Amino acid sequence: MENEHVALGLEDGSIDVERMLVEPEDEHISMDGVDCFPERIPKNDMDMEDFSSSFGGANSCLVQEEKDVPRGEVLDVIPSEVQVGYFQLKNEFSSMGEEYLLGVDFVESITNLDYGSSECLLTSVSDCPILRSSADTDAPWKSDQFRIMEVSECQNDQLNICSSELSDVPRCHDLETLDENISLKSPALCSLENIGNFCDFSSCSFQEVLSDEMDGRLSPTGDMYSSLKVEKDDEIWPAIPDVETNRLQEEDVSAIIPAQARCTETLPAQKRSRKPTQRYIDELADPILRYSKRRHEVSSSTSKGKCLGVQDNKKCHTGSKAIKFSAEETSVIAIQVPFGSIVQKECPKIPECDTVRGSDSLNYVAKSKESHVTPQNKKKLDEVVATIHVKKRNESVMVTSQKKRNSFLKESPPKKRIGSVTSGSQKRDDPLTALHRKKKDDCFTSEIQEEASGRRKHHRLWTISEVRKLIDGVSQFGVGSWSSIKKLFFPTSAHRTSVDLKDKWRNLLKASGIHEQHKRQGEKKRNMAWRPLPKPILHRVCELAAMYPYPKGRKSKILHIHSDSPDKGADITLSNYRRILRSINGN
DNA sequence: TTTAGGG
DNA sequence: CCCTAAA
Repeated sequence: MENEHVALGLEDGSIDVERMLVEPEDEHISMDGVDCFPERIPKNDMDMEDFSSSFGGANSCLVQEEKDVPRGEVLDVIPSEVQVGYFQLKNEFSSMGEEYLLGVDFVESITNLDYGSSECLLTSVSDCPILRSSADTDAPWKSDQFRIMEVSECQNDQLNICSSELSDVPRCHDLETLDENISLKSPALCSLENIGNFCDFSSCSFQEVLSDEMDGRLSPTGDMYSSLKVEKDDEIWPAIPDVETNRLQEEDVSAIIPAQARCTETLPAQKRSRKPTQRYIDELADPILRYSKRRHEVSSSTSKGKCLGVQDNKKCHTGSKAIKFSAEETSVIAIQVPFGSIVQKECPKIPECDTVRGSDSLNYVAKSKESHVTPQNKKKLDEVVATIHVKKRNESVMVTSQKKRNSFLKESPPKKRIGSVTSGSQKRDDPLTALHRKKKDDCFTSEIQEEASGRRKHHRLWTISEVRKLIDGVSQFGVGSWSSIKKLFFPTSAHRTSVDLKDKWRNLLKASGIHEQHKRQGEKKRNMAWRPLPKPILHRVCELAAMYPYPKGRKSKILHIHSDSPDKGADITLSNYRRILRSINGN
């Protein structure tokens, strides 16, 4: 179990890196990684295969193809490829070593934090005899890695030279260059980097690292209670690759210290390339880690402690949200799809995850197109995720249900009303529009601005002018032709869809008391009391309602008007009567 | 895609 | 205002 997780994390990390190197232009690296994630066999030697293939300049396809190749064959293949492409791959080697080790780093951090097998992993990673002595008991894959590394080392001394040459300043330069390239070519990596807010590695001394490792060994069960430790672990992992690289030369504890020292030199590049991945891996493989990290973030940012309850959830959520927004919103676009999906995947287990995920998802959503979240989705999400009670629509966006997240991942849900309405309303501007605009158009600009923000449509009070326009539209087109009314009378209102018109008309009918009229006159008037609608409008509604019985039987006869008019005959003004006639004639 | 209707 | 079924 432990090894499986380890292998998964390692595998995924190495795959991403590998693909990135081979296909720098591919911006969907992480996505691919996630997609193939279940299909991949969590085999430990696969990492070496990837490494070897990349090392030899092989195509990334080899990762898939060589999946089942026996380890021995792989080992045989490695040296030849290495020798063939040695001169060309000098830089690649350093980079690949670097990137390849990222997977190891992931393993290290993950296991160290979660599964208590950190000793083994650390040993494999840092190759520290002291640590390894306590960890050699298990983790067969680890030994495999060692074997492979040794083979490559023995069969190609040039590698040692290369690594040693690169280990210092030149190497640092190479790494930085590589990092630059990666950053430029694959935004995904950048996003990964920026997603996680990591501590400054430069502030981490080797002593701290060692002490941390010791701590990890002392508490093998993984310290999920100490968020501080998590931070420290983050600091540790950048140093690993150097150790690994240098391990080729000497397997001695003394070698580690210089390696660590050099680590500080290569710090900038390493920090950039790794931190994101760390976060990514954390999200991917370790709910617990995220949990602890989150707690740390929340506590540190809000200084408010823990949020256990649902209601508290919201508070903390907002608190962390504010912080994270400022911190992360400036960052590069994240690898949105995998990140979101991964995050959500883990949530059911840990209630507090929701808080965490909420803030993250918020950023995620904010950065991504708004179209990703449709009203329908939002609502469903609210329903499905019972643990989170977020009333505000905007916030509910952040919560993605488990049901939906898969589809959320693959497709950008169709935007329904907002999009169509926006396009439809903004394009037309006919005489009628001008006429009505001249009439009394209020808060149009503000409305449009709000719409442009892409925020969810909130409840928007109907203004009197809007109601009048609606009535005019109904009088002209009759009841039911909401789309026509919308086009002609609300062309500039991005909100107020045809459905809205229909709903409003329905409400107007209720307000006008058309149906209650024959029931009880007193009730109608009582309702009228709290209705802000002007009397004339209500009258017009009544008239139109009489003219066009609500949904069905539209265009009822004039006879009805006359029959109904006696009831309120006194209220019908001449203009109204003319208007009614006009509408009738129009139809 | 629009409309009717329930929530 | 949202959602969905039906046309």
